Amino acid sequence: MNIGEVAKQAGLPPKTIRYYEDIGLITPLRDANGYRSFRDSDMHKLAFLARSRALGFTIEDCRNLLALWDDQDRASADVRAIAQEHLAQIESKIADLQAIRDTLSNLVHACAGDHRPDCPILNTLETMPSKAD
Amino acid sequence: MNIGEVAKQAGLPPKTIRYYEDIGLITPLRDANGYRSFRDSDMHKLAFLARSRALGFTIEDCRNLLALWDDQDRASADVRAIAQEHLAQIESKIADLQAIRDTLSNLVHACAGDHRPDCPILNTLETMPSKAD
DNA sequence: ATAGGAGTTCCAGTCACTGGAAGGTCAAGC
DNA sequence: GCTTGACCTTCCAGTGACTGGAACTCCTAT
Repeated sequence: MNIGEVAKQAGLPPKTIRYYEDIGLITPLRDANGYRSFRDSDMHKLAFLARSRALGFTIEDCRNLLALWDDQDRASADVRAIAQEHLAQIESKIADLQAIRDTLSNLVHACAGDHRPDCPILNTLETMPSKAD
Repeated sequence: MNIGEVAKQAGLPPKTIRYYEDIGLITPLRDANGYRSFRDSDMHKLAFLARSRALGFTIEDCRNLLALWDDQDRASADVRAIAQEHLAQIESKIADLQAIRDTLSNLVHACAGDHRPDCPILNTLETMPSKAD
């Protein structure tokens, strides 16, 4: 199967698939004309990668997850550790964003948003407490 | 004032301050020895930038906000529009992350996390529906 | 005089792609 | 047989917002 067809099936752009080969996540064969030739195992890996990336795992996480996936003797604890660490980071990022959202939402509601120059948003950016204070 | 002192007061690393000069957000004067010399106006801008960046505004947003801040005749609507657009993006990102968190949380709880190889996390990454399906 | 802690510039690297140029290959239609 | 157009190839550069490091100068204290 050529890269275009594989891309459709995996839901990844061809560029990304070439990139994944570059960094050693997959190693498709080559046809006589130099075209990449993807086996079922390559397809499976790409689908796995697409899903892992969609869940926000880093490429290095994906590399490790793929290795565990390949390893029939893995301990599920190793997989779980990666996922749990990632989950913790997601939760921390959500908390950060929620704090930002609350502040931002207050500011937007406090601002008249008309032709006049007076603006609580700018006033706040000018004076609000920050790390440095 | 030298860059180190300014960095402390603004809560930004010296490297970042130099970078902000590079991209034209500030233009401090120079002393005879070549050191940057920051005026009060530079300090205010840097504090403004630190706060805006902490709220997740992009550098280009910050550039626009700074320009509006400088403009006594601005319409608060222009400021509000930038903040509102940014707020919308934050909210969308929060929603994305919450969906990921929910999936991930389910997976982590479903996985025994022991020495056995059987792992619902890997099973799901192998087969869960994705964009491509 | 020297040691250290400032400051300076410039270049390279981060992460995970993405765009674009320049060129080779293949299948279909004339 | 030739062209057209869609596909494939490689390689290089750019993204955002810094950050690390090298190589250098400058200032202050001992």
